[in-house]
This record gives sequence, C-alpha cells and structure tokens, in this order.
Amino acid sequence: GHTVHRLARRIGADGLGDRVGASSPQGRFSEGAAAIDGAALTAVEAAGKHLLLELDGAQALHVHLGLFGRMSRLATPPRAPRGAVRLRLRTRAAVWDLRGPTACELLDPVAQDALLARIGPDPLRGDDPEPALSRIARSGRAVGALILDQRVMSGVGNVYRAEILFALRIDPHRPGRDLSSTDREAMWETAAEMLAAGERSGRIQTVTGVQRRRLAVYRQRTCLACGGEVRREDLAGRPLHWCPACQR
DNA sequence: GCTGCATGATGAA
DNA sequence: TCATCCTGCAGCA
Repeated sequence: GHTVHRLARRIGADGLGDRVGASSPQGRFSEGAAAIDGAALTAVEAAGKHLLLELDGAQALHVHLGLFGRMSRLATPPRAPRGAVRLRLRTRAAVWDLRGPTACELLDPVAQDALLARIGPDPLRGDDPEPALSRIARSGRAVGALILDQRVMSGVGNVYRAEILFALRIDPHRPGRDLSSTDREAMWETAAEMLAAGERSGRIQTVTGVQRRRLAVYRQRTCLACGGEVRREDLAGRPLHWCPACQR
C-alpha cells in the first residue's frame, strides 16, 4: 500500500494533465497500451494496493504490483527497455517502466466501481475505519488473517502485518472479536502511521535508533524487545513472524 | 543453467 | 488449501 500511494504521488507529479505515451516493449499489453497512447492523464489514485490512472477519453489503467511487480522511474531520455517491461509510460517529465505486475489492465467505470467496492477501507487514504473495525469485532478469524485480508482493510501487507501486531504486542492468533475496542482502533492508527512513514521514505522501517536493524520481528531471528526467538509459521497462507513471549 | 525465494491475489477443488 | 501466474536475483553446479 505504501508503495502504491508513493507511486501515485510521484506519477501524478510527473505527468498529471500531460498526454502520455504508452507502449508495451514486452508485448503482453500491446493492445491496452495502444488504447491509452496519447490520452491525457486526468487523475491518479491509489486505493489499498491498487493504482488507478484515469485517462481522458479512454478506460482507466489499473495496476496491481503483486509480489514481484515494480515500477521504476527513468529520467528522459530513457535507456532502451531491458528485461520484461510490460508497460512503458512516458510523460513530459519522465518515463515509468512497469514489470511483473499481477494486474495491468484497462477498466471501464463499472469495473472500477466493482474493484473499489470489494476492498476495505485504506488507512493511508484517510478512509473511515468503522467498516473494518466492526468486521474485526464480529469475526472469529485470527487477527493476523483479518489484517491481511484486503476485503477487511486494504493496504497492509505481510511485513506490516508482523510489525503492526508486534508494536501493539498482540498475539496474531487471537480472534478479532476477542480484541478490545482500544486494540482495534490502535491497529488502524498504527497501520496508518507505519504506512505513512513507508510512503514518505520509500522503504519499510518500523524501528529507529538501532544499528543495522529496520524491523522488529519480520524475518528477524530474535525479538527486538526481549531478545527471544522469533517464531515463523504460516498464517493465512503467508509466513508470519511474531514473538510468543511479547505477543500474548 | 538450474533451484529457490520474495513486501500478492485468484480460481478451482 | 492448493496450484498458478507474474519477474529478478542469489546461490549453487
């Protein structure tokens, strides 16, 4: 989520109002690129992990980076594309190359609405947290699964899941409905703060002042707080990292 | 040149 | 829950 919001801001700064050039050097998005080539970029929006570029007179471009996707900015004139560049987008100020996305597609307004309707509120967008918090409050699922479920709330990924729950000393296995309302609200606030810091810096760093350490538990061997062994196990199909001593 | 791995999501079973 | 898709890189032979 923080990556996508940062991209939205930077791409908007580069090209809002410009007619964009679009091509698919790799060839897998040739038709879509042709359809938006020359259209004016009228809006750039981030919602959860989804990036939406509104193009005047064409359908909106929807990008989801997924696990491997990257968008990189090249100063003009750019070098020739290297590797599998799904989409090259040119604005007056810069060129953006997209590789490895889970989604790179054109959406009509109905499909856009459907997309936005199926994801939960996004802490980085300043959405109303209530729908997410009330779902968590009613759910018997583990909070470590709920916070990662983009239908419940959107934007939190696997690193932030581990770091948010550790920061609040919450055991990821606790059912959502067993959390206090204070804990639920703190989850939202902590997500908003951590994601905002990530958006500003362009990297995930949740601890400061400790040499050679950016994260408290995610992919760490020992817990930042107690020095005990960090446990790794799958929860909701993703590797969860947590400290059983600190998170009870 | 192979294998495994990574901050994700989907559709079938 | 599982297989599958997307890409680049490190570590190995």
